[in-house]
Amino acid sequence: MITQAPRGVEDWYGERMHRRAYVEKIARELARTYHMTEIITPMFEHTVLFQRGVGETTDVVQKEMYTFTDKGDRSITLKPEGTAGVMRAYLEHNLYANPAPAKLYYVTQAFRYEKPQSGRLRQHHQFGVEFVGSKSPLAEVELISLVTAFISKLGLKDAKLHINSIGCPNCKKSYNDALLSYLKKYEDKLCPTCRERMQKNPLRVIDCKVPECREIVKDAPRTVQYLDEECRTHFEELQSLLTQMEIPFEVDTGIVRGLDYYTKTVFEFVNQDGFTLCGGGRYDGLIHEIDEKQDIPSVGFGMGIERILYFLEKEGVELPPMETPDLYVGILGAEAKARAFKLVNEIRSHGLIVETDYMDRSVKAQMKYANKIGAKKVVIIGENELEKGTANVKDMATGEQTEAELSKLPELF
RNA sequence: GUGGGUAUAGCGCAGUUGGUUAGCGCGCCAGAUUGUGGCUCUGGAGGCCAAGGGUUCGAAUCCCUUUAUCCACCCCA
Repeated sequence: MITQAPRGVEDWYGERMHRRAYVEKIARELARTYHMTEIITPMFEHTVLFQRGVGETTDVVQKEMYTFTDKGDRSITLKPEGTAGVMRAYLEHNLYANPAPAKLYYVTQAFRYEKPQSGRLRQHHQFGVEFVGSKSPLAEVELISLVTAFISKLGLKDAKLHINSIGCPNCKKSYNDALLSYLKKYEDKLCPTCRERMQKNPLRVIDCKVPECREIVKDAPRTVQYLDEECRTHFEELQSLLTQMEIPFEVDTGIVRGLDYYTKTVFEFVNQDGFTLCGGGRYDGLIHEIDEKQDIPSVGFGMGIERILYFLEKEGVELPPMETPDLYVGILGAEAKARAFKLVNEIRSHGLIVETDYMDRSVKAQMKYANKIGAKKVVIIGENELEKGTANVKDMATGEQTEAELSKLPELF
């Protein structure tokens, strides 16, 4: 039991760790060119932040949070997503006092108490961006183009952009009335959860997957039909910008998103299997929800790193392989140990990857080992080398050996 | 939270209607004369058969419980 990690969490090592680090590196490099800066917020926050920020009616808050009481009797929650904490930090440090907009990115773990399955864990990792302070659809365009660039830079093929607008609270009110009066006609045919949704959050009925519900929902009113002047213009402008920039997208009036804070634009990058690689949108009311003295618009997205890795693998995308040693220094005999190890460190100081023997193995075994770890070159240091002051450097790919002076060996690398 | 599958060596798998010391491939370690890898050959290490309980003369095999894991739904990344 103690050699087993808790359910739904995983260890990162070896090849997979290397691939994750690569994905994160690409994310950071890309964010840099968009003039975004990294923010790291704590792993846990006051529970109330997520209740207010993410929304009381959401599944995430209602049944998926890792919440506990600390020794100071505070209710603490491991962050289930990245946005709320960043917004809290933005307000706490008065980042709105800096020239707007604020463009922040994060790479973080997120914790949700869920039943694990493919593409779903209790601890997962997200790369996300919060773009705070702009109400222009250009902010959405910024995020969407970053994600598009990210996906193409990694070599993922099968990711499509879906966008929708769910309007502001103003539109939501009239829309909800229309939706409810439509749904009431079919209430007895809806699934139990949808009947419950009608009470709490009617919008969510729209993305129910139960066939009967889908049939009903097909002709239900859509949020886009009830947008007020401002929201409609915003959505049209966004589409026009994307079209002009030749970023392919599809308006999907069915996407709604599960977190309460969204207003106006919502978007997703999905693949054929219907997996969401990345979800985001606008949340103009979120900052006000966290601090009622403030009212600042923002947009953002979160992208699942595990899902990215999963689909990279599934699509057979090759990433740069792990690095192998530039040189293996073999050691033969007790007298050679210190001299050989000194050589190892000298060459390492030139920035090269150097490996050596710590197992007192035979020369043959050391050669085998050097071959297995993929060393590009091998040099053996033993009695003969110490005497003559020269050593043979063997190229493992060609098998060629070249003699060099021991003291000048570091300069060759 | 609901429903289904699986659990044998580091990894991938066999294991016949319950019957002696549980096998195979890969990997790992070592050797095939004296200080040089890849190929080949030989040998070796490594398993409380997920855990606990039961049935039986006898259980990896049958039953129960737990745990883990995978898949679908819900929801999400």
